[in-house]
Amino acid sequence: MNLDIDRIDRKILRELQDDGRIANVDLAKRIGLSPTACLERVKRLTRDGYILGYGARLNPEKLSAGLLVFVEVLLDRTTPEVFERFKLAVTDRPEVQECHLVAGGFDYLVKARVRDMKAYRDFLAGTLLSLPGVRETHTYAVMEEVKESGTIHIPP
Amino acid sequence: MNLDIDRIDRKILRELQDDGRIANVDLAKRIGLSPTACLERVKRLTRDGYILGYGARLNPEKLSAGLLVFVEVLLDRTTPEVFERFKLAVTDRPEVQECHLVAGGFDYLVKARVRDMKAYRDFLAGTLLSLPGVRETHTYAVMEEVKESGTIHIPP
DNA sequence: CATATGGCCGGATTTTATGCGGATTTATGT
DNA sequence: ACATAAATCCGCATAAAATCCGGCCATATG
Repeated sequence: MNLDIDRIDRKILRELQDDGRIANVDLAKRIGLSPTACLERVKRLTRDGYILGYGARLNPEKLSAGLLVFVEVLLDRTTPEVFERFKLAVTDRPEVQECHLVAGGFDYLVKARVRDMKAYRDFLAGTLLSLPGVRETHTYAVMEEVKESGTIHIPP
Repeated sequence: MNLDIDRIDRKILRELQDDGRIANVDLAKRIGLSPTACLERVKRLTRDGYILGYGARLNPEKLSAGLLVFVEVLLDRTTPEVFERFKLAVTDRPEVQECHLVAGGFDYLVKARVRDMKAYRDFLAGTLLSLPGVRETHTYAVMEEVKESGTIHIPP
């Protein structure tokens, strides 16, 4: 499956996932290659879709997004339009970080970051509950973020 | 609250969150500042803890992590050691991307990426269920990732 | 009013990215 | 096995970017 990339490629991906702004010279030094060869590999990994992009990791606490909540949403299984409508609404709400269609007891699992409980109430009432077809929601406020790596494990 | 950063700082943060590898020269051009002044601000934002780091966004599908699952975990409320043990175990399992202590019907919400259902069964039985004090788990496999931005909204 | 402070700019210097040619290895087909 | 093609590597040269430094201007401060 992913055997078109070798041990060196995986090392590059691990390094870049950990520090996306590392200079190519330093990256090359770490993995034991010349800068040219290293850059060549990074370009190939990008072209082949292994690397999707780069981003800064920001501090939610300092940016008025200190409250993390998960919301389970159950829809009325009436029309596909209800699902479509929900997806669209959730997509352009900036406080929604993730939204997944899941198999199991409910339909959608939403992960959102808001300023505080008041902001969450506004989000719940103003966005989620005002959508047509939303039958039921369960909210889980996060008390402690035990782990938030977001990294994908790359076997050696 | 966060009014020690101005409109320009927020613009910088937005840009860097979207493209963490943008050259400082280009970033400066976008926000309408000289490269020197721009770099100064980025350094300050980093020093003051707004920017925590940088990372490459990798493609899970191509890296043997195509199955995303959420697991609700309910613990026996016996000892703090049980909680501590659970946190430690979850922290060093590489397939676990996130783990949150939540308020509500269960204790921990775990987000993990694994190769496939077989890998998930191994993870569930070999890691989660073999921990002491785990009373109950509910698994939700993700069928469709509607949104996975991971970005924090920064108001203008 | 004089001075200090902070933020910005432009130019000089160091560091990095990138393009190119050639050598070596690996894969492929006969 | 052999020849050819493709991939990968390196070192060097050049273009581009990061970083340092001095000076300018605005705002605050005594």
